[in-house]
Parts: sequence; structure tokens; C-alpha cells
Amino acid sequence: MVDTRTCARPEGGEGSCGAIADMLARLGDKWSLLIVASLGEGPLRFNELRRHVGEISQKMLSSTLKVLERDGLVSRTVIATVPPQVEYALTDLGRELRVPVSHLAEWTTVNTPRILAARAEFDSRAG
Amino acid sequence: MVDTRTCARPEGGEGSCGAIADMLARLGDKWSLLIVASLGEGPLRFNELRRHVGEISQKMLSSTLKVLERDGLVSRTVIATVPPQVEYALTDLGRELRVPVSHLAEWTTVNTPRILAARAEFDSRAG
DNA sequence: GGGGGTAGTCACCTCGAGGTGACCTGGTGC
DNA sequence: GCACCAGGTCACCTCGAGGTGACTACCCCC
Repeated sequence: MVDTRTCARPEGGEGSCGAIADMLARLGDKWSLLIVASLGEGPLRFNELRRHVGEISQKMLSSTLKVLERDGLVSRTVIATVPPQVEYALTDLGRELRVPVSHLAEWTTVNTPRILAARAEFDSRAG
Repeated sequence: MVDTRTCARPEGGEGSCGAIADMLARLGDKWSLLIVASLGEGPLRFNELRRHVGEISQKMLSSTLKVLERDGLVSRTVIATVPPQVEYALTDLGRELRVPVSHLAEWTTVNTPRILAARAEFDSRAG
């Protein structure tokens, strides 16, 4: 198991922490996780995805998909019908990513009560 | 295993995805992961932590620590010496969090070459 | 011909994350 | 008295993420 301490000490390659934080930040942005989760159920077209995700603007869906596609997590396939359709799907890489993410999701789900309790206690102390 | 699809469909509790994305975003911010990794090696005082993390401003260290403390991931202990010292350490919750995070870190480390390759290919296509 | 669905792009705006530097309190050493 | 440490807070600034609405181009149905 890679220890997060490889992150803080330059000996482990100081870039690794940057890469990990970047990955977390990318998934932690407002829409990526929602999109990956939606595509996890199967391929979707642009407007299907838009309806599925909910209140996302065209611009944000378009730009978030572009980032995910660039990183090789999502594939974009133009289907030459009339009118042309565009299908988005998770790549193998995208599907594999869901495994560690689901661990973190599970941890979060299990521990949300503890976090909320800590927060409430902190706030009551701070006034 | 909690599937990320609980995220997208309201039936699973639509708040869960928000909580997961929040967690990812919190860890994905510029400093949290670095701080958690540093404290993973043992408790540190404010300025020790500051030197350890690198080029972080006092304000950002202070505010990031406050958020982590509020969420119960980090503890803050004032030691009544002269001058008073403040020691920061991971709580049990913070230590437990490192497990799923290290899975994601491992995935990221292993797959960074694939991501970089995808990015390079995407950029070359796009010009 | 007009309304609607397909998949977007472009220009503009807002708002908060993150950074900078000054300042504070209360020591200790010279 | 003066400088310097610890551990911060406060006021101010910048810059980019994310949002809004208009616009494109093409086709189908009524």
C-alpha cells in the first residue's frame, strides 16, 4: 500500500502528492463525481446526461466532460446518424477509478455522523 | 461496498453524493492532504508544520487546520509552557481516513502514466 | 414556416479560495 | 530598551471556477 507519507517527503517523489491532490481536487469539483457516477450506470448522450445529473449548465457539463475525456476517464463517441449523436461512456480507466473512490465513499458514508458530531461540538465551543 | 451510483440516484439519499464530493473537495484543496500526510508521521507544532509543509502562508495553515479540527480529523492541544505551545495531531478519525485515501493515492500513483498518456494523445489530436 | 430537440461555443459576471503583508500578545535574551 | 521567537488575526487583493444567457447549425414534426 502506498502510504500518504510518500506525499510529504521529497524522497518519495514530491510530485506524487501533487498528482494525488490533483486527482482528489478533480473528483471533488462540483460535477465530476456526479458525472462519473451517472456514466457508471451505462453510456449516456449529452442531454441525457444533463437531465440525469440535474441542474448543470451546458457549459459546465461540456467543460467537465472535456477534462474527464482528456484524462482518459471518459470516452466520447460521435454516432453518424441524422442528427449526429454523441455518446459518453466510462473508459476502462474510469471504471477502475470507481473502486478506490467507492472505498472513500463508503468511509464517508459511515463516518459522516462522526464528522457532523465533531462539527457541532466545535461550533458549540466556538459560540 | 457502497457504490458511487447511490450518489446519482435520489433513492439512495441524494445527500450522500454531496457529502462524498465535499469530502473529496476538502481533501483535494491545496493544503489539506499535505497537512494530513505530515501529521501522519506524528504530532507537530504550528511552525514545525509550516516548515514541514513548505510554502504555505500562516493564514492558509491556520484556516485549513481550523477546518480539519472542526471536522474532527485533527486535534489541537495547547501546552501550557512558557511560551505556550500548540500541538496538532491526527485524531482516530483522521488516522482512519488515511486508509481509503491511501487506496486512492495508490491508484493515482499506478495510473498516472496512463492519465498522462491520455492527456498527451488528447492534446495532440486537439492541436 | 414555426417550435423543438441535437450538441455545443462565446462573452460576460460573480464570488470565494488562496495569497500578501501588517499587526498583536506575551514571553526571553542582550 | 530592543530585537526576536511563538501562534496567530485582520484587511486587502487577485484570479479562476462556476453560472447565465445568447447564439450557431442542422433536422424533424405539425
